[in-house]
Amino acid sequence: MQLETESRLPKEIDTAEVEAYCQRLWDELGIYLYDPNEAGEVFSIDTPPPYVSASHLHVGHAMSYAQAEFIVRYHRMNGRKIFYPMGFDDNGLPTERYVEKTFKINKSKTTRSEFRALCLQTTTEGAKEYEKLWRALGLSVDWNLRYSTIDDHCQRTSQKSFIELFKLGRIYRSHEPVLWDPILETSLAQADLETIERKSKLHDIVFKGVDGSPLTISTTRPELLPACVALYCNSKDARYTHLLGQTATVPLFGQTVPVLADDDVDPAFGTGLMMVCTFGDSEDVRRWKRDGLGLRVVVSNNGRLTDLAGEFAGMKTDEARGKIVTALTEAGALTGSKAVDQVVSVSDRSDAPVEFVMAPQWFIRVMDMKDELLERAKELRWFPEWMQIRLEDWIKGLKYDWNISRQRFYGVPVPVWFCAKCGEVVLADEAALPVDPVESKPPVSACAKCGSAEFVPDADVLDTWMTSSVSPLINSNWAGTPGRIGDASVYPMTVRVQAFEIIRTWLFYTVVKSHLHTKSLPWESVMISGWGLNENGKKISKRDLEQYTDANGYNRYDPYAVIQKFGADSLRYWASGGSLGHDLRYNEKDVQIGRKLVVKLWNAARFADLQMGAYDPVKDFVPFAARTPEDRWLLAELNKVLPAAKKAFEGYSYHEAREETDRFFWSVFCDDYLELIKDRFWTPDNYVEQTRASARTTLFESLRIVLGLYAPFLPFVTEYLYQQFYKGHEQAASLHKSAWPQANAEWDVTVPEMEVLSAILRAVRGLRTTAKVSQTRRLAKVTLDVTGAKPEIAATVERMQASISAAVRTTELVYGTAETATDLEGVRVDIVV
RNA sequence: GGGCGGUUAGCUCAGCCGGUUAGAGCACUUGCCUUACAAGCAAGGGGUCCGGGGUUCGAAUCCCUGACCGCCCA
Repeated sequence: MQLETESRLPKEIDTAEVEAYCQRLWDELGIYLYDPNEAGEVFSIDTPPPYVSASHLHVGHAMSYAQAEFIVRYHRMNGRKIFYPMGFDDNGLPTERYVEKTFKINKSKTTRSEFRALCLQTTTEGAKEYEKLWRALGLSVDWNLRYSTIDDHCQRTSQKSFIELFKLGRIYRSHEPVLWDPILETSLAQADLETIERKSKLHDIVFKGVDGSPLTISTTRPELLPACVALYCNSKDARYTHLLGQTATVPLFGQTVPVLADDDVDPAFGTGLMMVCTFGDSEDVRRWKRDGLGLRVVVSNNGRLTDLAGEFAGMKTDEARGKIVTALTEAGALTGSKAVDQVVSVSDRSDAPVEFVMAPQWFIRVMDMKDELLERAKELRWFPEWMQIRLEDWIKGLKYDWNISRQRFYGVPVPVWFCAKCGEVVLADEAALPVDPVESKPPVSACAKCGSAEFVPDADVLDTWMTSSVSPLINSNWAGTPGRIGDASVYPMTVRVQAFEIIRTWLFYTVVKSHLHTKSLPWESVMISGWGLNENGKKISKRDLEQYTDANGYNRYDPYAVIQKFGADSLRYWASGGSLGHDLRYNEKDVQIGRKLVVKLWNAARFADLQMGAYDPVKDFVPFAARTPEDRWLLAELNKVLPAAKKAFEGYSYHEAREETDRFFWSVFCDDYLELIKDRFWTPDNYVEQTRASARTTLFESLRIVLGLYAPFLPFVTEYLYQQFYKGHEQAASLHKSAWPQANAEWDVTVPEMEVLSAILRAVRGLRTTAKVSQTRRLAKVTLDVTGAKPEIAATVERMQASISAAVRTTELVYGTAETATDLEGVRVDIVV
């Protein structure tokens, strides 16, 4: 028997080289490409389209994309046909600003189609950066399935959705007070709002009754006095009921307004008397509509006051507020001001407090579908389950239909013209999509209603979510764009992966769209990830990314830099440490732990290789029943890990699967098993060849399974080792296309001998430590004392004598009197160094 | 004010549909250069499972209640 001294693996792993090797291999084999003709059930992933600029990506993004990808890899190994696209969001405001800045252009001097071309160009460049990063991270995306939310296919899908919903009567046009962003000068949907808390002042302002008596109201928005159209009190509030039917005069501005009753007015708030303006908040809108109040528009689209505000006209609302308070004080109409904590709705894009403005808009009617949508929310499988309630709460709290028009320049155009004479709507021809009505003519030459030949285009664009919400339809080519990969077989998609903060937007709107267009859910399941947090427990931000670059240009939050320093597998390993849906704190130290595992795996494989030599799994195979107790025990242990890992993955609990694998690999496989078999190779004269063959067979089998178990988490190092040691013996060209390791019924055994062996080994290891002797040094003598043990234990000890002797590494093993207790009752042990 | 999540070792986190003595990694202590790996191995110390009450033979786990942190919504 000749011992191998050279491994096929270098002594130290070079992760950069391993990664480059694997990338090359995966590209050559095309293993991540979707093949519609391949056998197997489709597994399709609807993953978030990031914005064009990759510079904002941090390790938190890497975390959530990696977590989703663990699941994808697991299913790929289970024979699922993976459809894994990556989209880019180059629609909407962030892109508009980014492109304006990048090209230093002014959108007023360009057309939408020219602007769009620039965006697509920018996206193509940005996509390269993303691709570089995501590939470096090992994401198994099929880059041929790329889409950009402003490309022709996506525009077509988005506009087709509009036309279809219009024809279904789901879309209507309405001229009503809408949520308005006075900085961006566009309307908003409810989902575009954030709420913030701020310090404000509640002012007591004196109106005059018909008899000249003072009527005091409380308001935080005195600048809306010129827009005041009524006063309200509670109909049961005896202080004011006598005023009902009378009028009051507004201070400074002088208009007279009616005094009305509404039981929703809280008599305990302020003075119990309140003013209604057009429009201060949604309650004002409600009363205005219900009671047919007058309209006094005082806040214009750009947030400045109109002429109705008299001397305050042209001022911004917050400036006017101060000036009007001063004027009220001078006029003696202000009787008090107190500080209050106020909750304000602001636009999530500009942080501007929202106003209500009268503007014609397109809406998708959703308020009548709440119950159906709640049913859909329940139908969907949520991982983790408790995230479902976030969607339910959002649906229950909906106040308005979905406003889908935006008064912005850039985006998907509304595919509509209006008759210049009668206002009749002319839809674009579906076959002609995508269209920009501003740059093209309507499909009819005369208005069907009035015969006029003059049309005006709708100059608005669609809400960016109008497009994002059809991502599953984009992927499944619902719009029938020729040449696109992906069809109805990938829809409904298997899983949507996303973070929790866009449940109310991306997730909600997508459910709405699929419910309306295909009368189904857009996906079977949804997997919601948490955030990556920085060392202080705050969400990792762009600022972290900018601030913490060291003198060498290294930034610990930059995923690409981290990958280069520690390896992609190491970063992925960190990402696998958080449980689904929960935030995970990032420490570079935790990435180093991943690195340790990668190195350990490499070394264990090297060791196995040294012992296996030219092992041939066919010729040198030893049947399970003929193997040593150590070997059978190892596989029996592995047989417990396999179903546990499978079950965990099926429930999207990648973290649990990884922990099971860690426990097995590190403490069972490395610390115990590899140590136990060394003696067979080190002192070959003490063993028959069969025991070494048994160990080789077991090593070969178990290491292969370990590679499979770790493959979703550590795709690079596992693939490399697979190629080195297993490729020659298996069909699969890549570990990642090989079958997920299955439990083996034959291995389902208990090995009582091993309980005895490990108890004695543990005790001897302890004695070595106490005696300050290395674990490998051969002891002169080990004494076993089984006088107090049960007969069957004593018999097992005797039967295992040779194994024990080898495991504890002693020259002589004798029975006698010993002092040190083991975990086995009545079995004692002592050593002589 | 409402909803959801969290609070477990010095740190980062598992465990939570009740059931051995509450776990892992890092950090710490002691020992060991050992023919895969010292980025390793062996042995060890460290816990009021946020507080209070309840259900139960039995609670980190279930129920009630309070505190604090985070996110979302009024």
